[in-house]
Amino acid sequence: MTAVDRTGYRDVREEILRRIRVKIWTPGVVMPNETDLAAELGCARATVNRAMRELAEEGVLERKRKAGTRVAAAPVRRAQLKIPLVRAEVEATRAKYAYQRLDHQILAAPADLKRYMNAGEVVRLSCLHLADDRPYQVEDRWISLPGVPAARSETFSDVSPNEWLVKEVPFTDVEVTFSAQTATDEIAGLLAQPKAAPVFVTERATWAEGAFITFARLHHPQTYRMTARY
Amino acid sequence: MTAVDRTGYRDVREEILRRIRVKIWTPGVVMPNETDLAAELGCARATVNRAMRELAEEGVLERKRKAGTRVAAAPVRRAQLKIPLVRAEVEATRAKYAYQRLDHQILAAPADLKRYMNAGEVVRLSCLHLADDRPYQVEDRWISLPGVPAARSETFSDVSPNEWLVKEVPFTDVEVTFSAQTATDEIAGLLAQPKAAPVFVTERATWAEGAFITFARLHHPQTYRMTARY
DNA sequence: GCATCCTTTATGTATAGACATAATGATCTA
DNA sequence: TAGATCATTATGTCTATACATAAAGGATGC
Repeated sequence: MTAVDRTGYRDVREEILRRIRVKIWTPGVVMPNETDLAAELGCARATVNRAMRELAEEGVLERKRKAGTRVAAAPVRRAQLKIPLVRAEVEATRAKYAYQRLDHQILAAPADLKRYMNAGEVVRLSCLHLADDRPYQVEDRWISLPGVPAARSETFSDVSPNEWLVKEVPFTDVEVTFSAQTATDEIAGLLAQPKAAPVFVTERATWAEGAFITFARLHHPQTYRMTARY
Repeated sequence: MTAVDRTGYRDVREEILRRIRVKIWTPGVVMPNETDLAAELGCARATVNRAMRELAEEGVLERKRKAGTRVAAAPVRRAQLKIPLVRAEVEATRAKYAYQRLDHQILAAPADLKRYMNAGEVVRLSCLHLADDRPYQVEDRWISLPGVPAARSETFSDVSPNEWLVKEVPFTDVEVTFSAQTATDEIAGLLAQPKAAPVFVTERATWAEGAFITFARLHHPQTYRMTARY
């Protein structure tokens, strides 16, 4: 028996990584082209192509037409960051999820959102997410009414804007930034943290088809951790 | 003329996203299979496959053999997070990069690293990265000597461990976690921040071929931001 | 020396066809 | 009825081939 397994793109991928680790191919140096490597490894060019393409997406290789493929010299590693729904995030820890709407009004877009939207009204929301009845995250949110007209008639008293938006305006473009900040007294109170505690702040702006949808500022207690496994 | 462009995988991708936004396909619902969609859009199955595969990797679709493809019901969006070298990060802002080694010793692996390595010695490093002569990041690092024997004879007085490791042990597996913490007096001093200032802390553990390589704890002033664009 | 054009090359993508594989759902059996 | 078995189905992958396209590098002309 001992059926010899075909060399698949995963094998090619591993072989490439191996050769980099063993320093057969070193950072900055051009490696063989797809056709030659395919011949050497005994597979089709498409197979090598897929392996190389994925490694390039991850920042391991740098590819340029005609110039060839080389091991990234100043590697910018790329890791996938998972952005789950708050509810799912909480429930993944076997905790009971709960939601409270704190504030809800409709007003003109504030000045600091002008960077994202030109004009118009917004729904301004403030809410609290809880895990096992303990504060988990404070969410400050602005929803563009020109972008999401349906938000005007929604009260958000039971469903969090997070979840409502996912159903109403799914799969938008997202820009996320993270920072560490000192909690304001209000935030510290809501999160049941001491005054001036450090908070982990996530800011998320989203668009759909180029139209601005929403901006959210999420405050976590300082112990919040997020993991990206490469 | 008006040569009709072929429908490529990007077109298919866009068309799928469009149909989701227009709610032709809604979260949780099964969409047509690759063969049918290819026929409808006038392209090969492989083309549809690539589009769907990428969308699944990004968390937009959920695919299962035989069960088919559906729009993700509880979407876990995935964004790419770029992890550049500190030097590159600083120089990208047109600032002058500088590096200072603060501490350097060889000792037995501390207890809190037992989670990553079983035993053996480590190189313990503490260093400061500067942008335009202003403190930019404090790096605390432990390098496993069993994993990286060459680290024993390196002084790290000129080259940061960050850069040295990239050349010495390229393309390892990485696990990253982020958190917001209160600066210790020492860290605050090094970063020229007030006492108990919030700091953005990145912790990175890396392996190569299953062997533990290094653990790093990076402290940024609270204003540090990192962006992930979807 | 310098700009322009052209050739060559490596990657980028599309295609049809084939087979592999996971998982469903129906069918059979104790 | 519960459990084992099996055909079916949709995705997963590989192949060979073809053509598109970016870009390096040489050739050409001034």
